[in-house]
Amino acid sequence: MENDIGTRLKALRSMYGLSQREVAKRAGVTNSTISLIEQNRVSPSIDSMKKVLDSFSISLIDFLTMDMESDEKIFFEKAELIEFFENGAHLKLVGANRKDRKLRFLHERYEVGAHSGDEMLTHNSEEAGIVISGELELTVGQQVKVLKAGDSYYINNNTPHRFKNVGNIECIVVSAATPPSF
Amino acid sequence: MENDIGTRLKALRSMYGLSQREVAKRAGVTNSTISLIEQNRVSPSIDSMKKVLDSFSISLIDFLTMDMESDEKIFFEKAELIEFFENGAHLKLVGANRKDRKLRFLHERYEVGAHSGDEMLTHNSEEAGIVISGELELTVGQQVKVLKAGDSYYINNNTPHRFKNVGNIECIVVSAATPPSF
DNA sequence: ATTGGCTGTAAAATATAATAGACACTTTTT
DNA sequence: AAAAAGTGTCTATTATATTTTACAGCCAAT
Repeated sequence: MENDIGTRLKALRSMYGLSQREVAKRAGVTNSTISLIEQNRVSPSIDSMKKVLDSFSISLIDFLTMDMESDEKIFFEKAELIEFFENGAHLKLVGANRKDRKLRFLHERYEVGAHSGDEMLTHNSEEAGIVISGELELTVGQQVKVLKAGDSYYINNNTPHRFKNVGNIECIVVSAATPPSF
Repeated sequence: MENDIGTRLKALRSMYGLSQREVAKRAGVTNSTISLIEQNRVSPSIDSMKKVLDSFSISLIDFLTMDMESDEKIFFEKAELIEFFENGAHLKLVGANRKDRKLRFLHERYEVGAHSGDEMLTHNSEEAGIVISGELELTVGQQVKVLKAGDSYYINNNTPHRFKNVGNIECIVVSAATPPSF
Protein backbone atom coordinates (compact mmCIF):
# COMPACT_ATOMS: atom_id res chain seq x y z
CA MET A 1 0.00 0.00 0.00
CA GLU A 2 1.53 3.21 -1.18
CA ASN A 3 -0.31 5.90 0.71
CA ASP A 4 1.11 9.04 2.15
CA ILE A 5 2.61 9.58 5.55
CA GLY A 6 -0.38 11.42 6.92
CA THR A 7 -2.90 8.82 5.91
CA ARG A 8 -0.67 6.11 7.30
CA LEU A 9 -0.29 7.80 10.62
CA LYS A 10 -3.99 8.41 10.97
CA ALA A 11 -4.69 4.76 10.20
CA LEU A 12 -2.07 3.62 12.69
CA ARG A 13 -3.46 5.84 15.42
CA SER A 14 -6.93 4.60 14.68
CA MET A 15 -5.75 1.00 14.98
CA TYR A 16 -4.65 1.77 18.51
CA GLY A 17 -7.74 3.80 19.30
CA LEU A 18 -5.72 6.77 20.51
CA SER A 19 -6.46 10.47 20.20
CA GLN A 20 -4.01 12.88 18.64
CA ARG A 21 -3.43 14.37 22.07
CA GLU A 22 -2.61 11.01 23.59
CA VAL A 23 -0.17 10.15 20.84
CA ALA A 24 1.40 13.59 21.08
CA LYS A 25 1.79 13.24 24.82
CA ARG A 26 3.48 9.89 24.49
CA ALA A 27 5.70 11.04 21.64
CA GLY A 28 6.75 14.27 23.28
CA VAL A 29 5.43 16.49 20.50
CA THR A 30 2.40 18.73 20.33
CA ASN A 31 -0.98 17.50 19.24
CA SER A 32 -0.89 20.19 16.56
CA THR A 33 2.10 18.40 15.07
CA ILE A 34 0.15 15.19 14.89
CA SER A 35 -2.73 17.02 13.27
CA LEU A 36 -0.51 18.74 10.72
CA ILE A 37 1.23 15.49 9.79
CA GLU A 38 -2.04 13.60 9.42
CA GLN A 39 -3.39 16.31 7.14
CA ASN A 40 -0.14 16.21 5.13
CA ARG A 41 0.19 19.93 5.82
CA VAL A 42 3.84 19.37 6.76
CA SER A 43 6.42 16.79 5.86
CA PRO A 44 7.88 15.83 9.22
CA SER A 45 11.58 15.57 9.76
CA ILE A 46 12.84 12.05 10.13
CA ASP A 47 13.64 12.67 13.78
CA SER A 48 10.14 13.91 14.53
CA MET A 49 8.60 11.03 12.70
CA LYS A 50 10.66 8.59 14.71
CA LYS A 51 9.56 10.20 17.96
CA VAL A 52 5.95 9.78 16.96
CA LEU A 53 6.43 6.18 15.93
CA ASP A 54 8.31 5.42 19.14
CA SER A 55 5.06 6.11 20.95
CA PHE A 56 3.69 3.08 19.11
CA SER A 57 6.95 1.17 19.57
CA ILE A 58 7.36 0.69 15.84
CA SER A 59 10.21 1.58 13.53
CA LEU A 60 10.05 3.83 10.51
CA ILE A 61 10.64 0.79 8.34
CA ASP A 62 7.73 -1.08 9.86
CA PHE A 63 5.57 1.99 9.54
CA LEU A 64 6.35 2.29 5.85
CA THR A 65 5.81 -1.36 5.10
CA MET A 66 2.96 -2.49 7.31
CA ASP A 67 -0.44 -3.24 5.87
CA MET A 68 -2.71 -0.65 7.36
CA GLU A 69 -5.92 -2.44 6.82
CA SER A 70 -6.92 -5.92 6.07
CA ASP A 71 -9.56 -6.30 3.44
CA GLU A 72 -10.70 -9.57 4.93
CA LYS A 73 -14.36 -9.39 5.63
CA ILE A 74 -15.23 -10.16 9.23
CA PHE A 75 -19.02 -9.94 9.39
CA PHE A 76 -21.47 -11.64 7.08
CA GLU A 77 -25.20 -11.08 7.10
CA LYS A 78 -27.38 -14.14 6.69
CA ALA A 79 -28.32 -13.23 3.15
CA GLU A 80 -24.67 -12.78 2.20
CA LEU A 81 -23.66 -16.42 2.55
CA ILE A 82 -24.29 -18.06 -0.73
CA GLU A 83 -26.02 -21.42 -0.37
CA PHE A 84 -24.87 -24.41 -2.33
CA PHE A 85 -25.93 -28.04 -2.32
CA GLU A 86 -23.60 -30.86 -1.51
CA ASN A 87 -23.87 -34.30 0.08
CA GLY A 88 -27.61 -33.98 0.59
CA ALA A 89 -27.33 -30.72 2.49
CA HIS A 90 -27.75 -27.04 1.75
CA LEU A 91 -24.44 -25.50 2.80
CA LYS A 92 -23.25 -21.99 3.50
CA LEU A 93 -19.51 -21.46 3.89
CA VAL A 94 -18.40 -18.70 6.22
CA GLY A 95 -15.39 -16.68 5.06
CA ALA A 96 -15.45 -18.08 1.55
CA ASN A 97 -13.56 -15.02 0.29
CA ARG A 98 -10.70 -15.38 2.74
CA LYS A 99 -7.26 -16.22 1.42
CA ASP A 100 -5.35 -19.05 3.10
CA ARG A 101 -8.21 -20.16 5.25
CA LYS A 102 -7.38 -22.71 7.86
CA LEU A 103 -11.00 -23.51 8.59
CA ARG A 104 -13.97 -24.75 6.68
CA PHE A 105 -16.90 -23.37 8.64
CA LEU A 106 -20.31 -24.44 7.46
CA HIS A 107 -23.95 -23.79 8.16
CA GLU A 108 -25.71 -26.97 7.07
CA ARG A 109 -29.40 -27.43 6.42
CA TYR A 110 -30.91 -30.88 5.94
CA GLU A 111 -34.48 -31.16 4.79
CA VAL A 112 -36.67 -33.88 6.27
CA GLY A 113 -35.29 -37.25 5.17
CA ALA A 114 -32.28 -35.73 3.46
CA HIS A 115 -29.00 -37.60 3.75
CA SER A 116 -25.45 -37.52 2.51
CA GLY A 117 -25.88 -40.68 0.55
CA ASP A 118 -25.19 -44.40 0.90
CA GLU A 119 -21.48 -43.85 0.42
CA MET A 120 -19.50 -42.93 3.48
CA LEU A 121 -17.70 -39.61 3.37
CA THR A 122 -14.06 -39.30 4.26
CA HIS A 123 -11.90 -36.18 4.44
CA ASN A 124 -8.29 -35.63 5.29
CA SER A 125 -9.34 -33.31 8.06
CA GLU A 126 -10.83 -33.23 11.53
CA GLU A 127 -14.38 -32.10 11.80
CA ALA A 128 -16.64 -31.01 14.63
CA GLY A 129 -20.25 -29.95 14.62
CA ILE A 130 -23.34 -29.27 16.66
CA VAL A 131 -27.01 -29.75 15.96
CA ILE A 132 -28.89 -26.49 16.24
CA SER A 133 -32.37 -27.81 15.57
CA GLY A 134 -33.99 -31.01 14.43
CA GLU A 135 -32.57 -34.52 14.63
CA LEU A 136 -29.57 -35.80 12.81
CA GLU A 137 -28.53 -39.42 12.56
CA LEU A 138 -24.78 -39.51 12.35
CA THR A 139 -22.89 -42.64 11.38
CA VAL A 140 -19.22 -42.58 12.23
CA GLY A 141 -17.49 -45.79 11.30
CA GLN A 142 -19.66 -48.51 12.96
CA GLN A 143 -21.29 -46.16 15.45
CA VAL A 144 -24.69 -44.66 14.88
CA LYS A 145 -26.20 -41.90 16.96
CA VAL A 146 -29.19 -39.67 16.69
CA LEU A 147 -28.23 -36.16 17.71
CA LYS A 148 -30.79 -33.63 18.87
CA ALA A 149 -30.53 -29.89 19.28
CA GLY A 150 -27.49 -29.20 21.43
CA ASP A 151 -25.82 -32.54 20.70
CA SER A 152 -22.48 -32.37 18.96
CA TYR A 153 -19.76 -34.50 17.35
CA TYR A 154 -16.04 -34.59 16.63
CA ILE A 155 -14.74 -36.75 13.82
CA ASN A 156 -11.09 -37.60 13.34
CA ASN A 157 -9.01 -37.49 10.18
CA ASN A 158 -10.13 -39.89 7.45
CA THR A 159 -12.93 -41.46 9.48
CA PRO A 160 -15.84 -42.61 7.28
CA HIS A 161 -19.08 -40.87 8.19
CA ARG A 162 -22.49 -39.93 6.85
CA PHE A 163 -25.50 -37.83 7.87
CA LYS A 164 -29.25 -38.21 7.72
CA ASN A 165 -32.13 -36.08 8.93
CA VAL A 166 -34.35 -38.57 10.79
CA GLY A 167 -36.63 -35.97 12.34
CA ASN A 168 -39.90 -34.51 11.12
CA ILE A 169 -38.58 -30.98 10.72
CA GLU A 170 -35.60 -29.67 8.84
CA CYS A 171 -32.31 -30.07 10.68
CA ILE A 172 -29.70 -27.35 11.13
CA VAL A 173 -26.07 -28.16 11.91
CA VAL A 174 -23.06 -25.93 12.25
CA SER A 175 -19.74 -27.62 11.55
CA ALA A 176 -16.09 -26.85 11.20
CA ALA A 177 -13.13 -28.73 9.77
CA THR A 178 -9.41 -28.22 9.43
CA PRO A 179 -7.59 -28.25 7.12
CA PRO A 180 -10.30 -27.08 4.75
CA SER A 181 -11.19 -29.34 1.87
CA PHE A 182 -12.88 -26.40 0.19
CA MET B 1 23.30 -2.00 10.46
CA GLU B 2 21.81 0.70 12.58
CA ASN B 3 23.67 3.81 11.62
CA ASP B 4 22.33 7.28 11.28
CA ILE B 5 20.86 8.91 8.25
CA GLY B 6 23.88 11.05 7.51
CA THR B 7 26.35 8.21 7.62
CA ARG B 8 24.07 6.13 5.44
CA LEU B 9 23.71 8.83 2.85
CA LYS B 10 27.42 9.44 2.70
CA ALA B 11 28.05 5.71 2.24
CA LEU B 12 25.41 5.49 -0.46
CA ARG B 13 26.86 8.45 -2.34
CA SER B 14 30.30 6.98 -2.07
CA MET B 15 29.05 3.71 -3.49
CA TYR B 16 27.96 5.60 -6.58
CA GLY B 17 31.10 7.70 -6.69
CA LEU B 18 29.15 10.95 -6.87
CA SER B 19 29.95 14.34 -5.40
CA GLN B 20 27.55 16.15 -3.13
CA ARG B 21 26.98 18.69 -5.89
CA GLU B 22 26.11 16.01 -8.43
CA VAL B 23 23.65 14.34 -6.07
CA ALA B 24 22.14 17.71 -5.19
CA LYS B 25 21.73 18.57 -8.85
CA ARG B 26 20.00 15.30 -9.60
CA ALA B 27 17.80 15.51 -6.50
CA GLY B 28 16.77 19.09 -7.00
CA VAL B 29 18.15 20.28 -3.67
CA THR B 30 21.23 22.27 -2.81
CA ASN B 31 24.60 20.73 -2.18
CA SER B 32 24.54 22.42 1.22
CA THR B 33 21.53 20.32 2.08
CA ILE B 34 23.42 17.18 1.21
CA SER B 35 26.35 18.32 3.29
CA LEU B 36 24.18 19.18 6.29
CA ILE B 37 22.38 15.86 6.12
CA GLU B 38 25.58 13.88 5.83
CA GLN B 39 26.98 15.69 8.87
CA ASN B 40 23.74 15.00 10.75
CA ARG B 41 23.49 18.76 11.32
CA VAL B 42 19.82 18.60 10.27
CA SER B 43 17.18 15.94 10.28
CA PRO B 44 15.71 16.13 6.82
CA SER B 45 12.01 16.16 6.22
CA ILE B 46 10.70 12.95 4.77
CA ASP B 47 9.90 14.73 1.50
CA SER B 48 13.43 16.06 1.16
CA MET B 49 14.91 12.70 1.98
CA LYS B 50 12.79 11.07 -0.69
CA LYS B 51 13.94 13.61 -3.26
CA VAL B 52 17.53 12.84 -2.46
CA LEU B 53 16.97 9.10 -2.65
CA ASP B 54 15.05 9.46 -5.89
CA SER B 55 18.31 10.63 -7.42
CA PHE B 56 19.64 7.16 -6.68
CA SER B 57 16.33 5.55 -7.68
CA ILE B 58 15.93 3.90 -4.31
CA SER B 59 13.08 4.07 -1.82
CA LEU B 60 13.29 5.23 1.78
CA ILE B 61 12.64 1.66 2.86
CA ASP B 62 15.51 0.33 0.80
CA PHE B 63 17.73 3.10 2.06
CA LEU B 64 16.98 2.21 5.68
CA THR B 65 17.44 -1.49 5.21
CA MET B 66 20.23 -1.92 2.71
CA ASP B 67 23.63 -3.17 3.76
CA MET B 68 25.94 -0.25 3.15
CA GLU B 69 29.15 -2.17 2.91
CA SER B 70 30.13 -5.68 2.27
CA ASP B 71 32.93 -6.96 4.37
CA GLU B 72 34.00 -9.34 1.65
CA LYS B 73 37.53 -8.61 0.80
CA ILE B 74 38.14 -8.05 -2.90
CA PHE B 75 41.88 -7.39 -3.20
CA PHE B 76 44.65 -9.53 -1.74
CA GLU B 77 48.32 -8.63 -1.82
CA LYS B 78 50.74 -11.45 -2.55
CA ALA B 79 51.86 -11.65 1.05
CA GLU B 80 48.28 -11.85 2.28
CA LEU B 81 47.47 -15.26 0.82
CA ILE B 82 48.43 -17.80 3.36
CA GLU B 83 50.32 -20.72 1.86
CA PHE B 84 49.55 -24.23 2.81
CA PHE B 85 50.88 -27.59 1.58
CA GLU B 86 48.70 -30.20 0.04
CA ASN B 87 49.13 -32.94 -2.58
CA GLY B 88 52.78 -32.11 -3.12
CA ALA B 89 52.08 -28.47 -3.88
CA HIS B 90 52.31 -25.18 -2.02
CA LEU B 91 48.82 -23.70 -2.40
CA LYS B 92 47.34 -20.28 -1.89
CA LEU B 93 43.58 -19.99 -1.90
CA VAL B 94 42.11 -16.72 -3.16
CA GLY B 95 39.08 -15.48 -1.24
CA ALA B 96 39.50 -17.94 1.62
CA ASN B 97 37.50 -15.64 3.90
CA ARG B 98 34.50 -15.42 1.61
CA LYS B 99 31.24 -16.96 2.76
CA ASP B 100 29.39 -19.22 0.33
CA ARG B 101 32.16 -19.35 -2.18
CA LYS B 102 31.30 -21.01 -5.45
CA LEU B 103 34.89 -21.19 -6.59
CA ARG B 104 38.10 -22.68 -5.34
CA PHE B 105 40.77 -20.50 -6.90
CA LEU B 106 44.33 -21.61 -6.28
CA HIS B 107 47.84 -20.42 -6.88
CA GLU B 108 49.89 -23.63 -6.94
CA ARG B 109 53.65 -23.91 -6.64
CA TYR B 110 55.43 -27.19 -7.35
CA GLU B 111 59.06 -27.49 -6.48
CA VAL B 112 61.35 -29.37 -8.86
CA GLY B 113 60.31 -33.02 -8.84
CA ALA B 114 57.33 -32.41 -6.60
CA HIS B 115 54.20 -34.37 -7.31
CA SER B 116 50.73 -35.00 -5.98
CA GLY B 117 51.52 -38.56 -5.11
CA ASP B 118 51.06 -42.03 -6.57
CA GLU B 119 47.39 -42.01 -5.80
CA MET B 120 45.15 -40.39 -8.34
CA LEU B 121 43.15 -37.46 -7.11
CA THR B 122 39.42 -37.22 -7.69
CA HIS B 123 37.06 -34.40 -6.78
CA ASN B 124 33.37 -33.96 -7.24
CA SER B 125 34.01 -30.81 -9.19
CA GLU B 126 35.21 -29.51 -12.51
CA GLU B 127 38.63 -28.01 -12.57
CA ALA B 128 40.58 -25.86 -14.99
CA GLY B 129 44.11 -24.53 -14.82
CA ILE B 130 46.98 -22.94 -16.66
CA VAL B 131 50.73 -23.27 -16.30
CA ILE B 132 52.35 -19.95 -15.61
CA SER B 133 55.95 -21.10 -15.56
CA GLY B 134 57.87 -24.31 -15.55
CA GLU B 135 56.69 -27.72 -16.79
CA LEU B 136 53.94 -29.78 -15.34
CA GLU B 137 53.20 -33.35 -16.22
CA LEU B 138 49.48 -33.87 -15.87
CA THR B 139 47.92 -37.30 -15.88
CA VAL B 140 44.22 -37.35 -16.52
CA GLY B 141 42.81 -40.83 -16.59
CA GLN B 142 45.07 -42.67 -19.06
CA GLN B 143 46.31 -39.53 -20.77
CA VAL B 144 49.62 -37.96 -19.90
CA LYS B 145 50.75 -34.55 -21.06
CA VAL B 146 53.59 -32.24 -20.23
CA LEU B 147 52.29 -28.70 -20.02
CA LYS B 148 54.56 -25.68 -20.44
CA ALA B 149 54.00 -22.03 -19.64
CA GLY B 150 50.78 -20.96 -21.30
CA ASP B 151 49.41 -24.51 -21.59
CA SER B 152 46.20 -25.24 -19.78
CA TYR B 153 43.80 -28.02 -18.80
CA TYR B 154 40.12 -28.70 -17.99
CA ILE B 155 39.20 -31.74 -15.96
CA ASN B 156 35.68 -33.07 -15.63
CA ASN B 157 33.85 -34.13 -12.49
CA ASN B 158 35.34 -37.14 -10.71
CA THR B 159 38.09 -37.74 -13.26
CA PRO B 160 41.22 -39.24 -11.69
CA HIS B 161 44.25 -37.00 -12.14
CA ARG B 162 47.65 -36.20 -10.71
CA PHE B 163 50.40 -33.64 -11.13
CA LYS B 164 54.16 -33.66 -11.28
CA ASN B 165 56.76 -31.01 -11.88
CA VAL B 166 59.05 -32.59 -14.52
CA GLY B 167 61.03 -29.48 -15.27
CA ASN B 168 64.26 -28.14 -13.78
CA ILE B 169 62.71 -25.06 -12.23
CA GLU B 170 59.78 -24.68 -9.93
CA CYS B 171 56.42 -24.78 -11.65
CA ILE B 172 53.58 -22.30 -11.09
CA VAL B 173 49.98 -23.15 -11.92
CA VAL B 174 46.80 -21.20 -11.40
CA SER B 175 43.69 -23.34 -11.15
CA ALA B 176 40.02 -23.04 -10.39
CA ALA B 177 37.33 -25.55 -9.53
CA THR B 178 33.61 -25.52 -8.85
CA PRO B 179 31.96 -26.46 -6.59
CA PRO B 180 34.76 -25.86 -4.12
CA SER B 181 36.03 -28.82 -2.15
CA PHE B 182 37.63 -26.40 0.31
C1' DA C 1 54.73 29.12 -11.13
C1' DT C 2 49.47 30.60 -11.94
C1' DT C 3 44.81 29.59 -13.29
C1' DG C 4 40.72 26.95 -13.43
C1' DG C 5 37.79 23.45 -11.75
C1' DC C 6 36.13 20.51 -8.20
C1' DT C 7 35.12 19.38 -3.39
C1' DG C 8 32.82 19.88 1.13
C1' DT C 9 31.81 23.23 4.82
C1' DA C 10 30.22 27.53 7.02
C1' DA C 11 27.35 31.73 7.82
C1' DA C 12 23.42 34.52 6.80
C1' DA C 13 18.90 34.61 4.67
C1' DT C 14 14.70 32.32 3.53
C1' DA C 15 11.30 28.70 3.80
C1' DT C 16 9.00 25.30 6.31
C1' DA C 17 8.28 22.35 10.35
C1' DA C 18 6.84 22.40 15.15
C1' DT C 19 4.91 24.82 19.02
C1' DA C 20 1.62 27.39 21.98
C1' DG C 21 -2.73 28.87 22.56
C1' DA C 22 -7.42 29.52 21.02
C1' DC C 23 -11.54 27.85 18.84
C1' DA C 24 -15.72 25.06 17.67
C1' DC C 25 -17.78 20.90 18.10
C1' DT C 26 -18.88 16.40 20.39
C1' DT C 27 -19.25 13.40 24.23
C1' DT C 28 -19.44 12.45 29.05
C1' DT C 29 -20.40 13.66 33.72
C1' DT C 30 -22.95 15.97 37.21
C1' DA D 1 -30.48 20.58 31.86
C1' DA D 2 -25.56 22.66 32.46
C1' DA D 3 -20.76 21.88 33.14
C1' DA D 4 -16.71 19.44 32.25
C1' DA D 5 -13.90 16.81 29.41
C1' DG D 6 -12.39 15.33 25.05
C1' DT D 7 -11.56 15.97 20.02
C1' DG D 8 -9.29 17.87 15.85
C1' DT D 9 -8.29 22.22 13.43
C1' DC D 10 -6.62 26.87 13.03
C1' DT D 11 -3.47 31.00 13.69
C1' DA D 12 0.54 33.40 15.18
C1' DT D 13 5.07 32.53 16.93
C1' DT D 14 9.26 29.98 17.47
C1' DA D 15 12.51 26.54 16.03
C1' DT D 16 14.71 24.12 12.53
C1' DA D 17 15.42 22.73 7.71
C1' DT D 18 16.86 24.45 3.26
C1' DT D 19 18.85 27.82 0.33
C1' DT D 20 22.19 31.31 -1.17
C1' DT D 21 26.62 32.89 -1.13
C1' DA D 22 31.27 32.68 0.16
C1' DC D 23 35.34 30.25 1.65
C1' DA D 24 39.42 27.12 1.90
C1' DG D 25 41.65 23.27 0.24
C1' DC D 26 42.96 20.05 -3.36
C1' DC D 27 44.01 18.60 -8.01
C1' DA D 28 44.73 19.17 -12.97
C1' DA D 29 45.96 21.97 -16.86
C1' DT D 30 48.71 25.62 -18.80
